[in-house]
Amino acid sequence: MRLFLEKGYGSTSVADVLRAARANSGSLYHFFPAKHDLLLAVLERYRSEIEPRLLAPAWRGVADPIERVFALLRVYRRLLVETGFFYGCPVGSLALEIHEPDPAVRRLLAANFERWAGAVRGCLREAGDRLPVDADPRELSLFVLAVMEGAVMQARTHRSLEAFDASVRRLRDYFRRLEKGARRPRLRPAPAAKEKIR
Amino acid sequence: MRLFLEKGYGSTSVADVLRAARANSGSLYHFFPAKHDLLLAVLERYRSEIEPRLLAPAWRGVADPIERVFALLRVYRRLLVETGFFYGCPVGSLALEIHEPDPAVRRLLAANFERWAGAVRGCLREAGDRLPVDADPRELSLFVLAVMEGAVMQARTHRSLEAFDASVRRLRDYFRRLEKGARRPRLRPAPAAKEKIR
DNA sequence: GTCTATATACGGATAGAC
DNA sequence: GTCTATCCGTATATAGAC
Repeated sequence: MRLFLEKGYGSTSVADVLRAARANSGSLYHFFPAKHDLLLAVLERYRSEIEPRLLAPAWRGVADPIERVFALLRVYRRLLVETGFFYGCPVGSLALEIHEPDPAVRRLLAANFERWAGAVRGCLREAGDRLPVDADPRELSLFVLAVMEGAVMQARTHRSLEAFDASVRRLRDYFRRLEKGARRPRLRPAPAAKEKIR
Repeated sequence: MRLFLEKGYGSTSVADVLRAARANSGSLYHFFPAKHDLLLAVLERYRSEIEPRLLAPAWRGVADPIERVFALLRVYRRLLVETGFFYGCPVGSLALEIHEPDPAVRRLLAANFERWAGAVRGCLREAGDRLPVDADPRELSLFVLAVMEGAVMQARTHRSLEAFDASVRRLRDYFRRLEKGARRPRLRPAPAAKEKIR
């Protein structure tokens, strides 16, 4: 997982994996008949770790569903900073690296995106009528994912947070405007949304 | 260029290039001492072609500056459809494929993003006070680029336009809300923006 | 500048003893 | 299941005649 994240799939040789895992050729090939199977296993694990290793820590102490969306984005920001813009979104990188139309790989990449966007969608549904009815949660969740991937891509390329922060700020602005335009659940003007986190 | 777009940099062998160009090893290496230099040349050409081969055709017959932003996105949509989700944004793909910290390559990738976002920024500036003053054109342009790249990534992965169209629709919604919130430049309500294209 | 032939290393994958 | 040794193709790059 670490090697594919750091160097990508194609540039990681099986020899690299053997060295990093301190395993021998025969052992590795006993469990993974081809390098390809290694990729499938990695993508499966990414998917299964979205919940416990990404969402759970990101949302610890963040109750507000819309804040959770931005707490998730903050994880990627921190990852970029902490690794000197070396790590980004592992799934996104692999998605653009793999050009072969291998159906099994594509399915797993799609499943990763689906789970990520599905989690965001859950937040948006939970936000209920703080968002206008025409702001379809499914559409919005795919939009949030697009912004995250594009923001990470730019950050890694420029080795700078500017584009990332700018994108998140504009997304935040969009959500603010959506909330303002939503039908009011209260009789009195809503109190300013809590935004202390961060 | 075509090979890097179709197969990526790493998976394209020099032999592939030789075959496609109907050239011989000696000839190619006479002009490009290493494969690496081929990548640099391709990235330079992408940058120089953004204006004449991407923006100019995209904006033919589209005068409204904000419509131009969406006309640009439509080019990527059409590219995805026409190639069966094979081609996306060549720069974005290379940006995520290349993990080496090669400064020359990174600079050129960044320059490509910069020119693209710069063009969008020009549109937004031209839109003047149809957008609110707090909608910084620089921030907005980086946001638009992020949305495009993330939308293309999802489209290619799912081999479907759903996420792409959803993202563009949400971006459109954002711009509508921005325009609504801007201070009105005219005394009478502005006539509906031209949107005949497409 | 272009041609053919080739150097040299490394890629994924396998053989077969233990 | 794990070990060492190795097969064989393909990779980038070069040599040297023309």
